[in-house]
Amino acid sequence: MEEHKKVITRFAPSPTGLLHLGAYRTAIFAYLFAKKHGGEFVLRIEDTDKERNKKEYEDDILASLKWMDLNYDSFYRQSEHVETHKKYLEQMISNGHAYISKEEAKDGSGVIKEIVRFKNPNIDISFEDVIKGTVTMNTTDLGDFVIAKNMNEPLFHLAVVVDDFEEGVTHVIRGEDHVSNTPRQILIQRAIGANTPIYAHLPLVLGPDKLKLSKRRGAKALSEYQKLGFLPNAILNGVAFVGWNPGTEQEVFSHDELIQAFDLVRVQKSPAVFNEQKLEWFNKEHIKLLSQEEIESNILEWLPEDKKNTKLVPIIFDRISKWSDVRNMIEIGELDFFFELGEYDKTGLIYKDVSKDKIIMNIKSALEALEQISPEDFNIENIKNALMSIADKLDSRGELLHPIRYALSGLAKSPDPFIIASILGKNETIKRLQNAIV
RNA sequence: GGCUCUAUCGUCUAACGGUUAGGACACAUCCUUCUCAAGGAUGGAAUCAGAGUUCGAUUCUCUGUAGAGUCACCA
Repeated sequence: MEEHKKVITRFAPSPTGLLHLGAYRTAIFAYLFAKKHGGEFVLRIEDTDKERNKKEYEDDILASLKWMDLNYDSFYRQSEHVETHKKYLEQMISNGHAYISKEEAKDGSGVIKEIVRFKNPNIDISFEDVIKGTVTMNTTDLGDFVIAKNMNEPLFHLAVVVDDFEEGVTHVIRGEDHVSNTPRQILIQRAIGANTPIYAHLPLVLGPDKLKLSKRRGAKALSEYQKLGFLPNAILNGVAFVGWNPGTEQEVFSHDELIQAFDLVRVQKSPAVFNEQKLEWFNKEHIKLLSQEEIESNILEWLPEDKKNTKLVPIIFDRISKWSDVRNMIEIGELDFFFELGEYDKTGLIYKDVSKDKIIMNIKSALEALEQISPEDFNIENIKNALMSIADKLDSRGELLHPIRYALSGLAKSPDPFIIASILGKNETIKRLQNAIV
């Protein structure tokens, strides 16, 4: 019998700082829920606090949502609605739900101002929360709370209620830190004749200290993840999994799959500690979903001009979980030997307790075998065959493979000798091996 | 402190009142080509405590404990 209204959700951030993942998770859930039900997702910038608002923060929010491909169906700033807020304010004053109160300004300036207070009926308010169930609170403690600084400066509670009502918001999906605001807002709804939307208060996202995620305690702004070279789909996927799961064992989801699978009912009741390692895992999984061409072009893009070598891509791919790891590998010199091998400690050529003479002999036999391969056939396959046939005859493969790899890289830890040799090419490989035994 | 909420491996979580309490991340060990990485296999690791209801409780109820959120002329 229930009339099926079109679902309308909203994300209502205030542009007073860079938003972290906790805030964006709210946006993601509101977006997924709306899309899942073929509804609309509204972006409303809550900029009624003139003192703290900054345009740059609004720009950041817009850019981040765009980056994640969270498209909103409508957008506006709360400040553009003051006339509407004023209309309801006047209505509430005239019908006795609110009143103007002359009070000394709280800033200590001694100025007498005319603020608007809500006439609190001091009653119990209950509301049904999709996630938390029935929540009941008594509003007496709230007193006659302030709803506007003056007729032209509405405050949060009034503005939220009026705007949600005017936009026909059906589901208010927001952080749990708003539960205690809800009774106040329901009171205002009743006073202006608005119906109460369906509430879904999301459990908080916690930092490693198990406290509400905050920038002060090291939470990154979403734009930082973008700069670190995370994939937007991975962020979407990873963040959606904080406090929600599809009930199956599938964890890697595309944007559209997420919309299909999302359900407010499966949102967790308890807060969740955000795990950045898992986010990196999600990112790697999403990188694996990319085409070879995309992976290659991204890695190349993060490589400095003089080191853009396509042959390095497979080696790098295995060793990164986000694009900025490419830059890190370069910065710590992990790939330097592919371009130039300087002086290195030759005692490192020795494998376990094998004698130096034996090591030199092994390198020489490797040299002979590699000389047989023509430069154009100098690929991983052939190099491996040549080297392994020698190595297998030895007491242990390491006494050949280790010195070869070390002679090519100058490092105790590196990719295997076959791939290094194939990347270096025949000439350079022979050169380095000869250099190792002089 | 008042009010509100929450409680399963280290972390994220699954489990019609009946499961050897499952999975993922992380960790450890082994394998895969000497090392590293990637991949594969294996392993350790949890129902906050105490009552009650029930043939049977992670699941329902109560109490306790612990933790979180919130108490503005911010949002």
